[in-house]
Amino acid sequence: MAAINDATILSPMTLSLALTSDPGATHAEKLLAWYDRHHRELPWRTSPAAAKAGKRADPYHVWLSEVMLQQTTVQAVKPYFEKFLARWPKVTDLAAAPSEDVMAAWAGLGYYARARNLKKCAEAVASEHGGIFPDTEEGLRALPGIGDYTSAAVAAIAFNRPSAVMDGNVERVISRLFAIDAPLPGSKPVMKAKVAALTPTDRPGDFAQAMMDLGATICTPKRPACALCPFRDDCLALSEHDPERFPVKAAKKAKPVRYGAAFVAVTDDGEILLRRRIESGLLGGMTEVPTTDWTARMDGGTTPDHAPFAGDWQPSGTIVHVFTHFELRLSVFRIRTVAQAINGGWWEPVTNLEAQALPTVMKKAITAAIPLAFTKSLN
DNA sequence: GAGTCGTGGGC
DNA sequence: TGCCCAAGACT
Repeated sequence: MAAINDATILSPMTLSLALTSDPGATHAEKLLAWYDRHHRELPWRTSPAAAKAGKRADPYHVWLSEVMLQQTTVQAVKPYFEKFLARWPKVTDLAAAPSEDVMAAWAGLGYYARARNLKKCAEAVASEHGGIFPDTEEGLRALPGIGDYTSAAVAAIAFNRPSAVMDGNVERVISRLFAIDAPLPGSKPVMKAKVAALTPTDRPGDFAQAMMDLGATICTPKRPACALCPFRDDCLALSEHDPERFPVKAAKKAKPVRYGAAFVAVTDDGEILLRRRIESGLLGGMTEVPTTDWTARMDGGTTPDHAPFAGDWQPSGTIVHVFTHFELRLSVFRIRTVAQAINGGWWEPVTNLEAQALPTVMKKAITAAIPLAFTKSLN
């Protein structure tokens, strides 16, 4: 740094263009210069060069990606995003699709209320907005499944509105930059005001994506790469030599354990008994094998006494699945039977399980009883 | 404001 | 291994 500053042949203008740590530049200028060089390339994103030329990402693509990315990693989202876009190229296609198809396509991505609201939102855009997404934060915020973050993100990224976009990445960057000691989530309004003050009217969409890229690649939860950060000369947490101390968060509660049983019935024709869960609540609207209630105590619910029909149910092991707020231990039972009418259930060929809206916990239970259920060997 | 709501990966 | 975390929304 000293060697460059001492180089008299470089004019101040050249210096400001060459250095991301120009002390005279604003936070936004430093960050955008960094983003121009180090942005991630993602399927739903327009490059900063194209964005500067006036090209905007498709609002449908931005919205779809943002909903999928809620509490979900980029890596997990990529194949789902491509699959949805190939199958439903326009928001009106998604609006017209059967909800069972949408739920089945979402299976495995988690937080299934997102898929239910995704469908509702597509229908609202198609029927109430002529198939065109609202182009303001307020208009977007009124749609199902679009909250504070997503409305601001779509407004900024798709419509270049100067919205204050704050997700978990931005919270981490801001809390470190200003060394905010107050714990989340109570400190959110203070952080949001900081973001609003930093957000530029020029390139607000790139600024929002740059903040998130910075949090994802440099200002990481553990071992942040502060030497590479465009805010390294401004960061109060770094000046205190402990950036990992931020963001401060409220203590978490212990995760309780619940117990239950799952029943895998298969006919000689290779059909399995399935049910559809009620629309609301845990795994709402998704497909399942019959199970007991999931209770806090290990009691009668973990024996075949509560099977969907009487018979010679065989124990097939226990599977453990960890949800957000409890751990589930399911005793799995299997039986060979003849197809019979079951109230509220249906018999599905095991070879067609991949097309079902089966959440991961149900795939685990089925696999415990039928080890090859989800392999090509049965197809 | 505090609970509810999935899943897979990293360390 | 157990814990934390990931582009949060809804009630």
